[in-house]
Amino acid sequence: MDTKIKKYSLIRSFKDSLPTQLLQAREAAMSRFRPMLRRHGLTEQRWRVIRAIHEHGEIDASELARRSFLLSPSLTRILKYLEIENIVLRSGDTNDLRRSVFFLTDKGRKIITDVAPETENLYEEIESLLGTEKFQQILTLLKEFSIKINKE
Amino acid sequence: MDTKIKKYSLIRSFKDSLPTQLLQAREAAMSRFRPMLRRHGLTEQRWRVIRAIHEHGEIDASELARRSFLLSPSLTRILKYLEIENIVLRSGDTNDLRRSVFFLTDKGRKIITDVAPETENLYEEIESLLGTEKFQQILTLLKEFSIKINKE
DNA sequence: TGAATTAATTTAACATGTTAAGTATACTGC
DNA sequence: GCAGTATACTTAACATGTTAAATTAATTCA
Repeated sequence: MDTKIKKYSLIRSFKDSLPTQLLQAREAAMSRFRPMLRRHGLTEQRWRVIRAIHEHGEIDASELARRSFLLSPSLTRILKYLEIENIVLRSGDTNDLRRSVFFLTDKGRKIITDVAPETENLYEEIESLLGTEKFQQILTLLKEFSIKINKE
Repeated sequence: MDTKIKKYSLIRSFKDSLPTQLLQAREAAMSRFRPMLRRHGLTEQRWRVIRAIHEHGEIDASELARRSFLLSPSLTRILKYLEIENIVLRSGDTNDLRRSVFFLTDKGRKIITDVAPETENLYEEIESLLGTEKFQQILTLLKEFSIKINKE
């Protein structure tokens, strides 16, 4: 049997590592959003796609992948579903036949109207949990981190 | 900072929301780890499981799920794979027949020896990217956030 | 004690993540 | 004008995430 104090352990505990803490924090935050989205019949990712189309208006798949933080294979599947459900419409780009362009249907826009206020409330709830100052502090540090780590 | 704020939009842009920033930051960090783990034939989650068993010694599935930050269905699948690959061993708990107990084989311990130093290097690289002070600041804020959001 | 409840784990079903390869169209330089 | 290359997706294959239900063993308590 192992002793519990691993003073000379080869590796330190990873529960305190940054990637782990990021995972935990994100999971903690999303656990508030998922049940609400689910009541509207949405997954987190489908909501991100709908929202990104709403914010940008007409948009092609590459730009949509960037803005919804999805890899293109995932996006392909999600768009297929959203088209079947008549939430988004696809039309071809006449200048570039490789491209598809997407926009929201009335049904898609109704989802925005229904869900957006609830997400706003949850954002505010989360923000008030930490206080505005620390909240902004985290956001700033996270952005700086993402930028720096992607520059290499 | 951002002059493009959509003041009268129904919803503000979500790319600056905390959940999104957490997602981005985590993805940025993991993009450094994944290629290294892949060279060792490991996924991120399989490595977390191996590492958690190493840190705790003999461990049952529930505790392992907590420590590797996996839901039990994912853990079941991963353990099945790790058993087949002879990286972990399962034995029954004699006091509670519902429980299984897991530990590392020699092959599993060799993975620890091989991979752990490389993860350490990457942790340090990431830390030095931001500087120790900001790094600790993020960690502290993230922990506070996770604790508070889970208390409700 | 034995019916009802709870706990530990697994299975199922579907959605997404991840990498690699495929397909069709656009572009570039000669 | 066309061979070679790059771009915009899509498909494939396997791994994990997520929720619900099933299974089996422990526990509770009337």
